[in-house]
Amino acid sequence: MSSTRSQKEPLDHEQIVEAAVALVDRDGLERFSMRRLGRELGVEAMALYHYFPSKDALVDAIVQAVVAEMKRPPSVPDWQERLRGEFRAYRQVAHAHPQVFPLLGRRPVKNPEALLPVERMLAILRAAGFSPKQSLSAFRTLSSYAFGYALSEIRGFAMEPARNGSGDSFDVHTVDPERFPRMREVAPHVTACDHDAEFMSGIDAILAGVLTGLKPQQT
Amino acid sequence: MSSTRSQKEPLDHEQIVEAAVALVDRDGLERFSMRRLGRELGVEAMALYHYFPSKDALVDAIVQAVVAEMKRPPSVPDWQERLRGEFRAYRQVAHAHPQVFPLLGRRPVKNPEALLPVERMLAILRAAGFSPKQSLSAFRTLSSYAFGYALSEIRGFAMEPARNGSGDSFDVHTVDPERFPRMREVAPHVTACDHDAEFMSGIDAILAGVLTGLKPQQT
DNA sequence: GCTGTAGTGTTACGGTGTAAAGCTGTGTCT
DNA sequence: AGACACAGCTTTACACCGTAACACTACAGC
Repeated sequence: MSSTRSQKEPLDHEQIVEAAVALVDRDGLERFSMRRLGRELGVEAMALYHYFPSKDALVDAIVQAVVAEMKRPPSVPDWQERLRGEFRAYRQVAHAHPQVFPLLGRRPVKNPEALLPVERMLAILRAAGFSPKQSLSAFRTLSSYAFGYALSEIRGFAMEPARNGSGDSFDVHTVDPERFPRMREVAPHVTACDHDAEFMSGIDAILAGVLTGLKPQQT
Repeated sequence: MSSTRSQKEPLDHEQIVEAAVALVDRDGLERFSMRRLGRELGVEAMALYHYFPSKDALVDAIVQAVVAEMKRPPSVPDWQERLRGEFRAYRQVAHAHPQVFPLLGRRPVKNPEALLPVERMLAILRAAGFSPKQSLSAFRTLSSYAFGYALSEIRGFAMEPARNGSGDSFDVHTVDPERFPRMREVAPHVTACDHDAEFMSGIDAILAGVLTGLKPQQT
């Protein structure tokens, strides 16, 4: 676990970020602190300030590292399938690092490297016949959805039972049927839900909707 | 500002939460602490523990209060317009309390009151002819989008200039056009964007897409 | 009067980020 | 060889944090 670092080998940025990601993945963001990370690396907290000017900068680096993990999906001929691949990869990042992913909602991405997937998605949409303006709009709609869906999975969707076993929590199955008849009605489908499939058909639906909203277009 | 509370009138939950929301709205969640909230109320931090068992509970109450602010939109005849109204109201919450809203991504909603909008949306979809399962799926798709869009607005969309004037930030207009040709192409549309309109047409597109994915249906 | 309790204050503990300064070894320059 | 610089890390210190434990005050009901 907490490795007292082998003597005399100095740290470096990559090593620190790697350990930081692992620590956040393991213990959560709330428990992440400079002193704990230092302990993990066999070093005092202040040593880290030799490599990062502040905790904030280090957290930014964590986010960058996780975003950079997003795989480049294989380049299949069908553009819609290529787009699906991008969003599949995006959602996989959320699953790989559920403790880090919500930070994307608070840290604007400043590293151009992290925007390569954006460039790819725009290119796919442009090649499919969308205008620049339409591409941007479609991209924002799709990525808002993907971001929101992935976050909701991590936190738990509305009406889903809390994953941490806290007893005081809400349960669709026991809610007052007089006041919430529709929620009771959908309750069985809440728990039995294939999120993989639902996510992708959401992408498909949005794509279909965006396409019908356009001037007639060759696809 | 920081009112030394008029003597002898005890606090109560509502008063504390109100001040807490105001404080977070003003200074941000990071700067929110029990001691600061106490100061704001003319009281020592520990006094607050008479009303809330922990800071966590208080933050939960903040979230509940903000969610409860979501207005019930007017009940127009057209169901699609009614649904639009709900999501308009949802997004307005994000704009009213941008510092609180991101917490929705971390705190599962446990209060049934806060799920009234969910019940309403499900009812609208059911009345429009969706099956329970379809309603749930459509609801999740739409609300993931709305959540993600609102969050992205708060944080700043990809490629948008950072709102805090930090100089080290990324700018689409100066990015390498060799590596990011598509981003350069859409750059003018990034800054000139009516988010109100884009958000609503996203809702419309998703709704259209969801409808085409269904069996032929009377609407 | 006495007692209890609701509301608040005080003190204290272990944690946090980080500024400032000190130490220690490995160079490089003269 | 000696002087110096600097990288890498530790030590110390400060102000702040959440909150447990306890002390106080004022009013309620008897």
